[in-house]
Amino acid sequence: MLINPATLAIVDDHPIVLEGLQKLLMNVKSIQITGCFTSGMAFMSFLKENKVDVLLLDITLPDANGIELCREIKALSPDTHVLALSNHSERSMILQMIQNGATGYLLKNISSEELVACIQEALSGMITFSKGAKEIMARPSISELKGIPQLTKREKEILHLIADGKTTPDIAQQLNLSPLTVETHRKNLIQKFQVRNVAALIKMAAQQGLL
Amino acid sequence: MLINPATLAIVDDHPIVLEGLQKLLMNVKSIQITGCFTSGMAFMSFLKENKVDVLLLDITLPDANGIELCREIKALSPDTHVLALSNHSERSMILQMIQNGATGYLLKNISSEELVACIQEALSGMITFSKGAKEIMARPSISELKGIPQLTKREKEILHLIADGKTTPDIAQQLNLSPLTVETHRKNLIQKFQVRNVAALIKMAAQQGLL
DNA sequence: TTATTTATACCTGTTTTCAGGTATTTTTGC
DNA sequence: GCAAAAATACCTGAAAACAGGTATAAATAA
Repeated sequence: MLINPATLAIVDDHPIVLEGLQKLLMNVKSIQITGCFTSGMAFMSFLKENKVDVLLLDITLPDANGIELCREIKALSPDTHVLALSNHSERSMILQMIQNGATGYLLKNISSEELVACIQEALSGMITFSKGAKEIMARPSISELKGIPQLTKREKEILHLIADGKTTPDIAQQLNLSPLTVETHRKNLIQKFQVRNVAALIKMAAQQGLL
Repeated sequence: MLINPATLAIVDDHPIVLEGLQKLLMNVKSIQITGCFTSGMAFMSFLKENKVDVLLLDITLPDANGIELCREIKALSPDTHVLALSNHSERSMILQMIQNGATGYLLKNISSEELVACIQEALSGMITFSKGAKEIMARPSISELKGIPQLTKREKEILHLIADGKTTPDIAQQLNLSPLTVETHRKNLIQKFQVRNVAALIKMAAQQGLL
């Protein structure tokens, strides 16, 4: 028997979902629902005054994008565990949420028992996924992994320096090379990735985990 | 009783670890160890000829970086579940491995029961983490989340277009703006992120999940 | 050993970016 | 309604990037 039940809040723009979740969690002794909100802004105001242990966050909201909202929440209250609750089943979306501080990702087809289990796991300080989310995470799309150009050692080196904001003259000096050589490598990188300029180059490289 | 035990391979440059893991998994009926390797290259050759259901991959190898190796493995054999096995306990490292196709991440202090459980979970098509890894994943460093500049709607829009490889004239035309205006926004972006040029800008933005 | 890849270096001219400003008009928040 | 923030637009000159090549030495793989 817990003396202090964990505080839980819900953000979802569909009042029906809000109702349903409330009913579902009402009987769980270890959890106390302290707030339900239909907008990100409303919740943020609440969070400034109140402690929230777990937040169930629908990531498709009218007033804000869930990824950014999650980051703001964690920046304001690092101890609040944010569980994304969503229909989005793209792997990249789940990864982005985690990268932005979410403690877990739950697909909306989750069962009530699983929901409670995931909340408990989050409260115990662990990342958690619903079964469906776990399956999605285990299946990276082949296209994500393939189509990644083979880079030479030098090219990788230079790619990193470019990503750090170094200019061609900078890099040439640092590696004791002719600026013209660095230019050639840069050109080859742009060609290998089939992009127009460094901006797109760095985006691709970053998305493919090369940086 | 399974008719076809799952095939498992191990890559680790420390022979002692290799021995230990073998002994540990030898008695598990549902798993058959089909190969142990001390280099990434050796395993890749093996993988070209043999089916491997699960791979325990040490990500610090002499001949290759584990992140890239993982991607190559998944590109060659998408059905092989790669479980990273490592002492690295940085959240960003775990995220990178997952992004590059790993089915899970296990810290080397894992218990034998947990190891078997994680292998089983991977075999059933789900992402899996050791307890320690789950805890790390649940604790995003505050610095990761904070220090992210507040961008206006227009700035976000232009940031995305830059990341897509569009030049200032391109963007101006697309948004029906003066190129000079776009230049101003670009300048503000660079200033807000405190970087020198777009390359570094895009890297930061990508790392912070803004793209 | 030979063929291929990698790394090196050069050239020219154009386009784009960046640094350093200033300034006006809309929105938006209080 | 007013102040602040956001979006718009302009200017100049220097630096860097990009497109389009060519070419040679060194390392590596077959």
